[in-house]
Amino acid sequence: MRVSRAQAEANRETVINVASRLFRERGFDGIGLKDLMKGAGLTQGGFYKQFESKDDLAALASQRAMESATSKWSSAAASSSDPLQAVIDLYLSPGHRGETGDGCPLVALGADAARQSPEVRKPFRDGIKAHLQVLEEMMPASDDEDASRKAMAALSLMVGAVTLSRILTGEKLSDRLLETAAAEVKRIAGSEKDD
Amino acid sequence: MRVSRAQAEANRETVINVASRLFRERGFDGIGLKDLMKGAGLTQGGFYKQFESKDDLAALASQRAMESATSKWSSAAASSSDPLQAVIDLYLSPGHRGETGDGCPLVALGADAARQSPEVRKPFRDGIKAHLQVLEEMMPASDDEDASRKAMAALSLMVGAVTLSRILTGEKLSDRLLETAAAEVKRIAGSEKDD
DNA sequence: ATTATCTATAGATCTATAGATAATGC
DNA sequence: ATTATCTATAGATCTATAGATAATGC
Repeated sequence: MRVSRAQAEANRETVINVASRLFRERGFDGIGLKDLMKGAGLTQGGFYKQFESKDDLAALASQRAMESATSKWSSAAASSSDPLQAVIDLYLSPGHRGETGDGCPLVALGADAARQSPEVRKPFRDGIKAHLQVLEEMMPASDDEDASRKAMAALSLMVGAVTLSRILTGEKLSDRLLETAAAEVKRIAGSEKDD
Repeated sequence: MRVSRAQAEANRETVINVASRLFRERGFDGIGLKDLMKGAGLTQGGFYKQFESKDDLAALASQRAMESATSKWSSAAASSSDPLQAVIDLYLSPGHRGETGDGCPLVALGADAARQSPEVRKPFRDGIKAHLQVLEEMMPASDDEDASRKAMAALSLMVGAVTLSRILTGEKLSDRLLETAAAEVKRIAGSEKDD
């Protein structure tokens, strides 16, 4: 029954990865510890030797999900001559709308996150800041304040558009929201400062 | 124990109103039937004579919440000489960020809504369309297509900004997101068509 | 000897149902 | 007689804990 320390550590990582997917698919309250552990090929009883509580796992899984999301943006941007367009293509797409479990946690768990403990909210807060930094770097801007403004507007628009788009999945309006948001993010990027 | 039909109907309405608040505050999975009924001054046992299931109540409560939100926008717009500014002041404010239970259901339950049954999603879908119509009517635009585009961008931006702002409650960035979104919605309203 | 994971279970809570109660409404 | 609400409960599920098991690691 006992496994090596390396295997135990690998199991812990698997549980966090599985949780990061299943929480996004079903919400923090939508999946129990039994099914989370089962998803990692383990039983429920071992849970508390690896994690302090369900809340502890929620925090770790949220951190993993946010870091994965940030690095997706970074690598999409790094491998394109038009970084902003690459992020737009990735994020404001029917593909992203459909992949709840592997998509942006701010969309999959945005409303839930606001109701969670400080421990769970922290990775979301850090993740928002990381996303803003990535966006700032790809925004043509006259100064830091201008880049910051554009990044905040673009992130809000993108998160809101995919959230609404996901509620409307299957309707024509769902696609139109994504397309409109894509055009509007580009407009924001190119906009002049006016304050 | 039995009450008059009028009282029974009033009780039913109270349960729906209480649910529309408590679901927004805690999520659909975050509150049980016992506490929902208790919030209306009743016991759990009477629930199934009034509603088919928890999902049924979730659909009715979501509809009530969305209709209340739409009518708030309409009346704010109607009582101001600058309707768009009135809606912005109402929506992109620290007050709205703080009142989860009485605020916009798209923010309080946006991520949850996407995971619900078709019956629960319907009022959200209808509510999104109603919000877009209210916005379209207050957008200065060259034609219907232009007004539609502006409304979609503005709604996505507003929902996203308050969602992120709520996760960041207590931080300076939380206020800045709201302020930036307010400025950007006005920019969108005044933007020229370019397609 | 230590420990990662297992089976088993406690105690709370969840949705839903059954039948009792007491007031309404014909 | 009908029925709105009540108490009580079934059966499932939830988080968390206890102690057994068997393989690792000293």
